[in-house]
Amino acid sequence: MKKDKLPTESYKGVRDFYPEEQALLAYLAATMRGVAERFGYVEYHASILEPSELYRAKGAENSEMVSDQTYTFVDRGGREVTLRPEMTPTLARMVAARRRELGYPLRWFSIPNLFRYERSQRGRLREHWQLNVDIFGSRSAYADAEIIQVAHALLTAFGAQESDFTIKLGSRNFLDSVAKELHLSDDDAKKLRNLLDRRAKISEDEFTRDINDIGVAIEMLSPEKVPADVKEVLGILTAAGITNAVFDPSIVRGFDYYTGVVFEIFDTHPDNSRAMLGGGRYDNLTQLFDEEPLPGAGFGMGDVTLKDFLAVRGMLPEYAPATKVYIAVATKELLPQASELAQLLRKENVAVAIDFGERKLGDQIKMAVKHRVPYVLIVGEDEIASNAYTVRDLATGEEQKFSREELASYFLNLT
RNA sequence: GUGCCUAUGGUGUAAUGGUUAACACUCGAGCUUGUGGAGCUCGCUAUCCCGGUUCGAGUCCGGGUAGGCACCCCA
Repeated sequence: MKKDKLPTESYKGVRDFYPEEQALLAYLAATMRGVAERFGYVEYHASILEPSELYRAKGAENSEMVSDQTYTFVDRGGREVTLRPEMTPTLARMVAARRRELGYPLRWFSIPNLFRYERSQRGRLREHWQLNVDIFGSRSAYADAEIIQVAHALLTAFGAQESDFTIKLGSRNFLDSVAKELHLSDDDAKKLRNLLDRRAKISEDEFTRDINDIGVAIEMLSPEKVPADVKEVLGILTAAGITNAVFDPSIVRGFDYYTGVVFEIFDTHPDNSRAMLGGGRYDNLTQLFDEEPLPGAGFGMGDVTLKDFLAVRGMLPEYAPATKVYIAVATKELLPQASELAQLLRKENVAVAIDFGERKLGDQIKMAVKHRVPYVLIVGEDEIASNAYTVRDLATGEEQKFSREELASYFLNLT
């Protein structure tokens, strides 16, 4: 890279989506949308810009997160603005704003891009896309279970088997009751959560020692003692035919707003043991905007971890452009006729690209191959004169002839 | 914020401190004036920056810069 040239790399920690990657992202989004809609969820959308106080207000300890780990700047009008680092506050804001007019249970989803300012590493970039699925206005355990069912159905829709992932459930409720029973300070309660969260990363000795320091007996957190709320949700999941869900006391989730059953889904592949998806119940998310708490539950799933999950299992689809036909012309002089033919096909909803005849026919076909367009339609003197156009299937090399009236239906009937 | 690793054509790699920095792919031209993936020929393009050691540095040292990974934190 020469120093005097403008570098072509993308900004640190963000990705360029070349057509292949964009097609993949579109596929992920389409599958997510399909599953969410099948469960009765409707899509919403919002700007990536939010006033910074939306994130500050969530709790004193998060103000550091806003200043250190978000893209925050002052706009020309002196307002402090943040590129959204997560969707939940935006969602809470939107729901709270129309709280009275919305019907419940409210089922919403969105696939936003989110930004965080921090050093990137494997699976964690500065911009990523994340499906958010949320249900508001119900305290039923069926709502908790439904959210998990959506997550389960999603992974299944991408081709995963139950043996590919494990759904681990925990309970904030249960943790809070332990803290209350032992009269733990808020600080210690938070420490306990943090410790549980890190349990898989530290040695058992270290865990035991630290948990004793806080004053919690390790037996209180046995996986055998399934809290009542978790048990109820597990029962519903089992009845729904989901067999890979278990209670795990170390599932706590990082954020303060969770209040009930929380869950994370883990890849069972030993090389990829990090959580790929998580969520849970939050019963007072809208309290910032409104006195009355509005119960809800939801989860988020990022595109990066999902891709890693699908990639190691060979479940990513092959790239195929939307373009179905590439029109090659024998000579430039035939462009008017070729162009007219392209228009005819487009009117019939066939995706057509046309070569402008600036190179040899062989090179035009090479270009179709390079762009992964499956069919070449050749326009030459003979074709026009006889109304029999050559269509070459680039996958098989076979050629067939069609009249201009037959072309559109031929392409449309291909699968 | 801390630590570790890396930096050579467009891409991926090679080069005991020693000639003109090599190879593959890509790209461009041609062999081939209406038929792709193969082959052959020719061509374009590189040692991140600044300094030091040395007769001599892509190679060793220092400092920058950039990137990756791990920790911290986790949305």
